[in-house]
Amino acid sequence: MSIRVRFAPSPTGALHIGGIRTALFNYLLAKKHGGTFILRIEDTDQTRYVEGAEQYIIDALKWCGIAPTEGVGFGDGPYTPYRQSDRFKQGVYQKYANELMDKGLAYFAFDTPQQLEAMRNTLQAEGAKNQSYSHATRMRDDLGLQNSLRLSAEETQSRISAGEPYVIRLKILENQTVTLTDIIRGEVTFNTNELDDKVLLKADGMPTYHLANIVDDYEMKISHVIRGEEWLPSAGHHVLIYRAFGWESVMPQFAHLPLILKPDGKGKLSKRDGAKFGFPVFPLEWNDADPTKSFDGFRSIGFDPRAVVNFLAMLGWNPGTEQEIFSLDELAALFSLEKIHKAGARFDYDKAKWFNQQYLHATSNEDLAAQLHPLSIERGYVVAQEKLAQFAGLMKERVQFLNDFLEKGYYFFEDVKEYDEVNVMKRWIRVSREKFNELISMMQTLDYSDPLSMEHATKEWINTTGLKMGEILPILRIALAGTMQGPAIFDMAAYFGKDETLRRLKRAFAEFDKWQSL
RNA sequence: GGCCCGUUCAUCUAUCGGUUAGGAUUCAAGAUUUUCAUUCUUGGCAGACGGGUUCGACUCCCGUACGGGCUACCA
Repeated sequence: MSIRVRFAPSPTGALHIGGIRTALFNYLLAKKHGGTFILRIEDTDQTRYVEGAEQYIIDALKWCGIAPTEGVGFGDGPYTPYRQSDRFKQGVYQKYANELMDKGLAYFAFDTPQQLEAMRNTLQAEGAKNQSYSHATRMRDDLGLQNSLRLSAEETQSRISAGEPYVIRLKILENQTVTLTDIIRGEVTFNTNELDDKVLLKADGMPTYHLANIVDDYEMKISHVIRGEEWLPSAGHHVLIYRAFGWESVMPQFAHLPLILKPDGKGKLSKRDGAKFGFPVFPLEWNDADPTKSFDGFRSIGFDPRAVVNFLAMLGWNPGTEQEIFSLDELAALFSLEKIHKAGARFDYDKAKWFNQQYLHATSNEDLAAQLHPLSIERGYVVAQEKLAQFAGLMKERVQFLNDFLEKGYYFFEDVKEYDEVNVMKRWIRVSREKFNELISMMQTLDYSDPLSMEHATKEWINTTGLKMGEILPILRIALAGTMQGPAIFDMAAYFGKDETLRRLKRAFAEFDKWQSL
């Protein structure tokens, strides 16, 4: 059997990383077996549609390197179209809803939202275990539900002819056991008495998730439904719908993924948590017309997409070895649904940062330079690619994200903006200005192509002058970089070369003189 | 409330009845770096609880507790 999976998000806003992980696991299964991975857009709720969300989903999958083999934004396949609003226009869902009506497995319901509300209130007052539209309530005369099961055929027909809005509900049979085998959780059982008569077709004619999802999975010959655990409670309904259509023998296998939880342990990760916890929960940045609704993503923070994918893959899954760093290809080769965890996994930003660092360190200076190039242009720096690579080599162990390089290492490309006054003055007043002049003279004689020899020569000079290392070296560092932190002094000096190094020393020393005279 | 799912260090996890319960992140200490970071070494930290089954349970079963999800004409 060929593996055919799909990722089926709703374009209701930016897709958060939980969605990315679901897409990733789908991608991995398809890739492992040479199967097909489809992106299907489930846009049947017009009220929640968000402009740009669909493009965001497409861009996010591309950035993560987990592009579907076909689907919206990724090319046609044999079962196009892949957007449910387009399929709706072809009459797909109406056709199947009618089929269920003809079989007597679904019915019309005219109840208004107010009537449904009244029903729930009545049921609650009765102390009923649940307040749903179900086999237990749909026929009760005292509840007065307006459905075609209670109404006469003539009345039903005349209401429809009169244009009264209606929905189509699934007619669930009483007291049956529905069992499904979930690849991750094993057997999950429901009693139909607990299941409500789900709306299949809404008053606006659009299908709900329950109908559209199943019809499309069937038509697209999906072999595995890999989705979040939030769908497990309605999986019983889904089996019943497959059964109603007579498709149970070709029903896909289910795998309900554990949820990604908030870092503080209260519920599943939600879209608002990024702002709340101060780290991204989205793959990409989102630029809203309303700036207060805009936010950063892993990409804009400067994460390597490979690190994001690696991190996400380890949330709820692992191959059973102690290896932690995996390429996408390795992940696909090792992946199996059976090894996915049952329990939810807490989002751990520290671990995400650690993954990023691992990838950063493993990236060559040349590749980093290429990634840094556009950022350097943004800042107005004119730097040769090889200098950028040299810079990347000096900075990459001192930085967490791509964006940190030019932020923390700005002084490589422009003058120092601020010198660490406290650390300078502690030493500056202890050493005479003549010595610093001698230092400059001495440094004119150094070989700037060889940091090691510069270091030896400078230390030797310090020894012969009777000064302490701690009186000179920090001054040198701050003169070049402005701060106590940063790469080795003579690596920086070698990067700058003789002229620039001496220029910086003179500029800094002049500044330090001014402080002393104050 | 009802239904469904779950429960190994603070966090991500290994263990598929017999282990000194392993690794990683975080944290702490030390070494290196006369900065910072990296790296390395060391340390601390776990089987929710109560019953069974068994020669033997983290592992299987039941119960309790706790956590999570769902309970819309949203997905």
